[in-house]
Amino acid sequence: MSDSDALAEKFTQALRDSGIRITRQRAALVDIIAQSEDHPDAVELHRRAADAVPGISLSTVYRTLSALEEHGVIQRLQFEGDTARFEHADLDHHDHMIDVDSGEVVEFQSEEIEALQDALAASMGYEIVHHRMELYVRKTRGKPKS
Amino acid sequence: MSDSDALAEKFTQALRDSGIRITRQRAALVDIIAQSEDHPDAVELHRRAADAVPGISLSTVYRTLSALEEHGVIQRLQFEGDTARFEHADLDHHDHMIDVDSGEVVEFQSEEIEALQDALAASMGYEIVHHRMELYVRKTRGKPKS
DNA sequence: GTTCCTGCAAAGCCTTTGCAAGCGG
DNA sequence: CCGCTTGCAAAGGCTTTGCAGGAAC
Repeated sequence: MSDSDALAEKFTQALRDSGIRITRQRAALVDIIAQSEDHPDAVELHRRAADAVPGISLSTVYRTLSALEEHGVIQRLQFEGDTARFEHADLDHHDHMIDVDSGEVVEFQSEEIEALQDALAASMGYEIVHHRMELYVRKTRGKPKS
Repeated sequence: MSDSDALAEKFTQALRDSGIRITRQRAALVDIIAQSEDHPDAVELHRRAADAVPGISLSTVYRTLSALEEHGVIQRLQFEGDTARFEHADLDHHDHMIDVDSGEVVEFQSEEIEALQDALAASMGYEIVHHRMELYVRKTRGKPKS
């Protein structure tokens, strides 16, 4: 059993537990999302889902994505001038760097930054519900400082 | 001459210098944006502009906003599940906290965070072109740690 | 006078929704 | 079986665009 199978299983259980029906369409989408290592949009997910469930409609994809988001299975991403993209909600929070030349999306995390964000919000009388941080970047000419 | 007049003047000059025509519509929008302390969307700007230029069309507002953005006069903001909002591009960069209860938008800046972002990008072989950071927050129950 | 800009209306794009038939538990 | 889901088609909301008349320089 692969990691993504385990993940799909976990997601499915979470959905079942919250009382929503596991239809072929939803099962297929959960599988696809559990396997995805990229950040597909609704149309792309529809394309991928059509292999498992021929005839699946784009509306169903959208509706399922909303449901999955609501149940914490996926995260909706909204990069500049782009359609909504999705990624599964894995254990650890991360943010994104988008290569403005290639469109490539790289994930990163920084506990230091998160800590500063929390401190900053707290100093202004707020607590953070969630946040969004996107770095639009370009490859450096020279070699990366490794 | 108020600050916003000076700002409007500066913006207008920048536009003139880049060869675009200063029509009544554009002048009105530049003024309005220079005066704005909030983060209006296109419809709101249209509403405000209609006082100075009755009959101004929403298309013109959109077209002007695109032009202003292109010429660095304004910044386009895209908060979660909201239409595009705009603010004038003032001297210092800042980011936004959005109160999820009231919708209120608070600006903030943190050179510490920016420095960490730069360092992080650099360590991965990138340089930051621009970034976006939004903190979705809620007022703390107790008193803010001042 | 040119050329760019505007208003109008229509279209575009992504996403949501009403409805009747269909499937899941 | 009952009721949630689906597919289809249509609508929705925001934004962009084609076009012909009008304004800026």
